[in-house]
Amino acid sequence: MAACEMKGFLSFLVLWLVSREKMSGAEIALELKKRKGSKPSPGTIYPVLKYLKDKGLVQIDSNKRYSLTKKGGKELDAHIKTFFETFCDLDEMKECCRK
Amino acid sequence: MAACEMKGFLSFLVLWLVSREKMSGAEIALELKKRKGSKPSPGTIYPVLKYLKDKGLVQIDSNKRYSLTKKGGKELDAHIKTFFETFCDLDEMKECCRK
DNA sequence: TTTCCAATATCGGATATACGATATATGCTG
DNA sequence: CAGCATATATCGTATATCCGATATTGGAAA
Repeated sequence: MAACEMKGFLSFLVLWLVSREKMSGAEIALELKKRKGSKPSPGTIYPVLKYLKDKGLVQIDSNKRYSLTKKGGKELDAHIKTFFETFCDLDEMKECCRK
Repeated sequence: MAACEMKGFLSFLVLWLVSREKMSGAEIALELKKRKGSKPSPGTIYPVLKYLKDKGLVQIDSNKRYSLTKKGGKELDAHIKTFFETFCDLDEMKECCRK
């Protein structure tokens, strides 16, 4: 238990990425690889996209590119707010990182 | 599945809090309540502390106050690094939050 | 010392999250 | 069109994460 793998932010990250520009599933996976180092498997990324779509947070166009819906925008805003409240001392954390 | 509850950063946060000052389990729980809004239950916080202690990342003094070990410091540094790489555009995110 | 309350600890189980394997669709190239 | 590679999708499962309920401990106050 409690292996400190820092799971749990995939949906949040996907919402964030898609809010910035339309992206396909493959593009999202690539961007996540850039950031986290490991590329999420298809079995990881597509279920998340389906979940977000079913929940009405993202929409998919004819080219299979995902973008944020209005509802998704509100949800993302709320998540970002929580995120920055939870990590309210990011500056200090970043400072610590440079040592 | 994939309910976007943003779980998974509890161990990380605990390491971070404890790295700044010695804290008891109760104090840690209180600080988490301040940040996240909800107070983690005893069944949440103490197993995490035990796990971190068993793994040699934190130590506990005679007053049951936790602090970071040397090993824990290295682990925390690595996590912080990963964290900032994953969320490499925090400025933009924060900006978005203010709108 | 005894009582009481809060902090600490532990256990079982519920849910979230992610992955591997596999199947299907899509589009490109010959 | 046929063949192939890649993207997409789905299913079952493994693990991480967390919580509720329930002990247990430890210290303060009567």
